[in-house]
Parts: sequence; C-alpha cells; structure tokens
Amino acid sequence: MTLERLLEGPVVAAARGLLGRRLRTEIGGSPTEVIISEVEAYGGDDDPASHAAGGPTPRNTAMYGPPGTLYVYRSYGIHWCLNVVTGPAGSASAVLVRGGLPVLGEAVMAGRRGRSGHLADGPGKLAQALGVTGAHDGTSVFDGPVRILGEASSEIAMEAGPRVGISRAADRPWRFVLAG
DNA sequence: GGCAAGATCCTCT
DNA sequence: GAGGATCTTGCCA
Repeated sequence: MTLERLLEGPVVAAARGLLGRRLRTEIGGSPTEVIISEVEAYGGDDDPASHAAGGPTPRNTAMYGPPGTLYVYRSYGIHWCLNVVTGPAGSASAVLVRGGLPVLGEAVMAGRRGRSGHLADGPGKLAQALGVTGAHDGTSVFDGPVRILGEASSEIAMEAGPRVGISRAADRPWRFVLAG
C-alpha cells in the first residue's frame, strides 16, 4: 500500500497506517525526523469533535483539500498542532499527529524546545520541535517542507483508545499509539 | 464589537 | 496532582 493510497482511504485506516512511519521536516536548513508514535483520527461533518463539524471556516480550509494536505492550527493561543488531511477532497477528515520519537536532528529539536527530553511527546511539542507553524498550513506532505516518508513499517504493535483533550464524542476509540 | 471555549504545556506544591 | 498562562476562532448581539 503506497502512502498516496493510504491517505485516500478511510481516516481511521489512514491513522493506523501513519503510525510508525517517519515524519521529516527540513525547515531553516536543519533536517529533523521523528517516528510517528501517537495519532488521532478526526472525521468530517459527522464527527462532532472535528474542526470541520460546523462546515467550512477560514481556519479549517486546509481540511477540505486533497489527501496529503497539511492542516496546522493554533491551540489555546499558544501551541501549533499538526494534522494530515485524508480521504477524498471535500471529506474534511484528518489525522492529528500527537507525538513522535526523535530519530534525526535531536539537538536541533532540543534547541527549538529550549530543553532536552520530552521533545515531541505531545501535539504542541511535536510541532515546535519540528519547526512546524501556521506558515506550513496547506502544504503537501508529498513534496513540501514537511513530508511523510513512504516506507511502510510492517507488523507494528499498536493500541487503540479514546481520544484525548476533547469534550464531544470523546468516546470514539480513534486514538492509536505504538505499543510499549 | 464583545464574549466564551478550546484536539495544550509548564511550573509549582 | 493541580492550576495558571495565553490568544485565536467562531458565534451572537
């Protein structure tokens, strides 16, 4: 299964497929890379917890783009959160990347974060460590500054659970983490 | 034009 | 383990 085909499919399948893949950025001349270790799936209008639940708005325009579009939004006025749009264009479903394991450019990430350790174990931390901001909203993960490498990691162990940090439809088991 | 809520992180106790 | 920081977005008057 290629990355393109994966992202064109149902959002839950895409979320599972993204787990364990590599997320690479090359921003400010410093390459950084993490293995995606935690994701959450968000549907379109039929998902009350999704930003697209109320229809298109200036902020969530990127969610209505083609699969592989990057959707970056500001959370709590402080942090950036990084999503990958999935499904056919117009479905407005996306996968939130909640965490990753640093594999390249660890020193760069520590510099951006202003501390060592806990570099990318949360949505806001991940975006900050990788240097992702609203400037990258709407770019493509196939040929933009923020890319997902196509190599599939086969046979990985994962666990599913309820989504975190939301108040509506929080019971859907659409959160996936690498086991261990 | 004003208000309330939010897919979070950090510090202190 | 609990609470504060901090500001953008979207809704309503």
